[in-house]
Amino acid sequence: MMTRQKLRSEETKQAILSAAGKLFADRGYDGVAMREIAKEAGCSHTTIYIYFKDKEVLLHALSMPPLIELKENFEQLVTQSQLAPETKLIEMSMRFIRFCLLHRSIYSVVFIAKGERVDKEQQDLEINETRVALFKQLGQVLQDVLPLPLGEERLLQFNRIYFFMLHGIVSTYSHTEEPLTDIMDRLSSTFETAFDALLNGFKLKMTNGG
Amino acid sequence: MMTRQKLRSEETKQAILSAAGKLFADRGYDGVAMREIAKEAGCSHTTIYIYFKDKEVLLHALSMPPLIELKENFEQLVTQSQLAPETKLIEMSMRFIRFCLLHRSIYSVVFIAKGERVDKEQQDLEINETRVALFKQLGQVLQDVLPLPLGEERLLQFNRIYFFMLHGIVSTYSHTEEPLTDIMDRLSSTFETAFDALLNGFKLKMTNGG
Amino acid sequence: MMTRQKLRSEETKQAILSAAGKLFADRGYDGVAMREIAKEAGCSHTTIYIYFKDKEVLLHALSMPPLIELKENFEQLVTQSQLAPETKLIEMSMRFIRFCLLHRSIYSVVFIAKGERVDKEQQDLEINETRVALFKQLGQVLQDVLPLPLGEERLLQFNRIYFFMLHGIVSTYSHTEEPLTDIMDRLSSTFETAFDALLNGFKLKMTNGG
Amino acid sequence: MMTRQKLRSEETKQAILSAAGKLFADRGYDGVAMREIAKEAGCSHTTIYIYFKDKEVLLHALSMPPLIELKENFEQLVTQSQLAPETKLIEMSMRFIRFCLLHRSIYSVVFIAKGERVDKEQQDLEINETRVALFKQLGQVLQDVLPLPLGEERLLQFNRIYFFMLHGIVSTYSHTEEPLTDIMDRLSSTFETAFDALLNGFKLKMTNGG
DNA sequence: GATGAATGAGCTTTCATTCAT
DNA sequence: GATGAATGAAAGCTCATTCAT
Repeated sequence: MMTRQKLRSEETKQAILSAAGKLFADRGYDGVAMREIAKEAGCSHTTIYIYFKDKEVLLHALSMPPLIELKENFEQLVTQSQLAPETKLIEMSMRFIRFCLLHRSIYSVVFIAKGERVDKEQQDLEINETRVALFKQLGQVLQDVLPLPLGEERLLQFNRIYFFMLHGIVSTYSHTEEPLTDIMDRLSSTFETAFDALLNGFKLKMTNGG
Repeated sequence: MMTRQKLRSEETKQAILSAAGKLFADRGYDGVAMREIAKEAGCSHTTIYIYFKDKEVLLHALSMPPLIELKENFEQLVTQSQLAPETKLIEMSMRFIRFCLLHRSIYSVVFIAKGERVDKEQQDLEINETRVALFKQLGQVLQDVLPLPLGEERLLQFNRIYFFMLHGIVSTYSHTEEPLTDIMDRLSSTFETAFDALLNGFKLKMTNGG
Repeated sequence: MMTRQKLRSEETKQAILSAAGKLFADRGYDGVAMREIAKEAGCSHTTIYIYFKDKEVLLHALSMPPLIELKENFEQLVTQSQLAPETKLIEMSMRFIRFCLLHRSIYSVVFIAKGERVDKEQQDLEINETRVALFKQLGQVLQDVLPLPLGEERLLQFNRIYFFMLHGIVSTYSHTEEPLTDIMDRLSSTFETAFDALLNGFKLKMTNGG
Repeated sequence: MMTRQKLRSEETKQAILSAAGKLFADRGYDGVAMREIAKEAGCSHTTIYIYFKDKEVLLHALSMPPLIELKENFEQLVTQSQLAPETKLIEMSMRFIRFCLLHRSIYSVVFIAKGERVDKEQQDLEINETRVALFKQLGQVLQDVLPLPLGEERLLQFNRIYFFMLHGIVSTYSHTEEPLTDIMDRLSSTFETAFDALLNGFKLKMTNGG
């Protein structure tokens, strides 16, 4: 049973997370002050420190759950063997895009300003592991689409290029005010075309080159 | 005729621009203090305010010349009719990448800018014009590569996708500490492969779809 | 008769006092947060405020019992007529030192206090009375050692000087991390030598001067 | 020639040093906020950071000059061979006391809260060196008074005890509001008596023990 | 009696910017 | 034109304390 206190506490915590998510997404991690988050969340800035040890922990708490969800989401898709690899890959790509645009603050911090500090190990480790896992999942399916031996130079190259496309799409729209649904409505077919064209280009190279 | 004073003054201004360019590129716009710029430029930090109204104006002043240079660079290339359009396009793309990674602070401001402020109109206008011109030049050459009627839906799509790739590459490496030359040595062939694969993918779609 | 509630309540209070005593001794009054005391005491930090109006009152409550104990300890010693006065005095001095180093936070507040606040009268009065009593006891035994008429100028001087030595010893070691027992093992003979030399010096002066 | 600007700057710096000295002495290093120092000095708290990198550097700047002066003062005295060692020692002790009571903030920080941090090497090294030098000078003269072989256990003990007395006197009066001159007028003869009695006590022990 | 939630005041420090010379 | 002096605003964070349950 949830006491009324616990409930209120949880509400505050969620309010903080929600406020931080919104503000980080809009103006970036460094561009947002704790006091602003507090104001947006409707509490004092000291209250934030009750729930999160410091600003970085707040970001971490904000990032982990969606990241894990995405990872599990990916896993589910990967193991669905009745789908064609290409269909899987594009579906995963679309979900990745949707995720990054939905959680813009996470995107900028987790996928862009990656791995610098060595100190905050425990935390960054957790995040980093998840990020690596995500990319590995994508890479694996890409390999299914392009039948090249693992470790082959060209596979690595195609992998990189594929991620350029992903990053390019996300970074192009991660600063827009336009709501996610509008973007997806307008552009999801463009995104699919992008991946499709790219994969066809890869295949052509494999045919010619092999 | 330049008086000696004016000359010396111009020198100071250039020293400031040069210092700011170097520091912004290394540590980002927000990561550099005016005092540091001044020290690197060999003048007092108050002197900067004689030449530039504030920090943002300094950044914009810093951005214009390279942008214009790139534009002229592009123009030169475009008008060289003896080159195959595809060669032109890829060369322009590589120069664009090199430019963005060389002037990382400019990149983030010029190509990522959310375009909100209403006050700084005059400046942003100038920059914006140049940016639009650059993209137009790229788009034009893309059209030469892909013979589709202007305004055709697929052309617009391919254009967008091509820019995704450009942004993806640049944004992937714009936060690295690795020097530009190292990046280019390691990856320029990957970048070329990316553009080539993409263009081939486009062409395939045109053949199949038409 | 104590109800069970009162008993439990008293336990909590003692836990707080014990925790505070330990922490204050280790890291000083200002170096310890109320939350830490609470954690060490196994209760909520708000609970502390039920028993003690504020942090300062806690410190004072912490100080009284040991002070009174020391006073009674002194009384016991003073009335043991079979001991030589000099033996008594040195024994009392050693106990005083041991006390101050054991209760370092008390020492700094009780014996170093500037005596300014007017509000906290009631409390400081209590403490002050005890402190005065302690010094009086020491002074009395010193007088037994040095047979000088009460109120004699030299007696007052010797008294002061003797306290300088006491303070000097305590203040030298009151900021060390070294455990009390180690200090006493290493240095108690030095402390005794100090008092002995000083008393002999006093006696010499009395002989020469009288 | 001093420009008016430089003069004004020096005034501000001195005002800050003076304010910090006063406040540190009254309420201790940790008990004083930068804003308070600024207010006392009649400037903004940010101005302090122009002259002193941080709070600790301010303390350092505050401490070094008087410490060095005292050291030189001691050196002068030590090399005056026409004075009896005992006279020298007592004179040095009196100067040490006067110094500590004049610069109470220095006393509490330099002679009490000694050597913990290992990081701020450069600075603390300088201070520490001077402190050690001071104590060495005092110890040397004490050895001249008490002809014992260097390294002899009793010499070390006497040395320690002598410093207890010094610390005791200083710490007893370092928290008083009473002006230095009043203290010295009232008590300098008591202080001299203290040292004299102690030295006689030492000599007595040497005679008896040897 | 006891507690979790919450807060305001305050800390050191940094920075872009202005003022007087 | 150029500079050193100086500042207000703001940052992340801690703490003793109060309120509602």
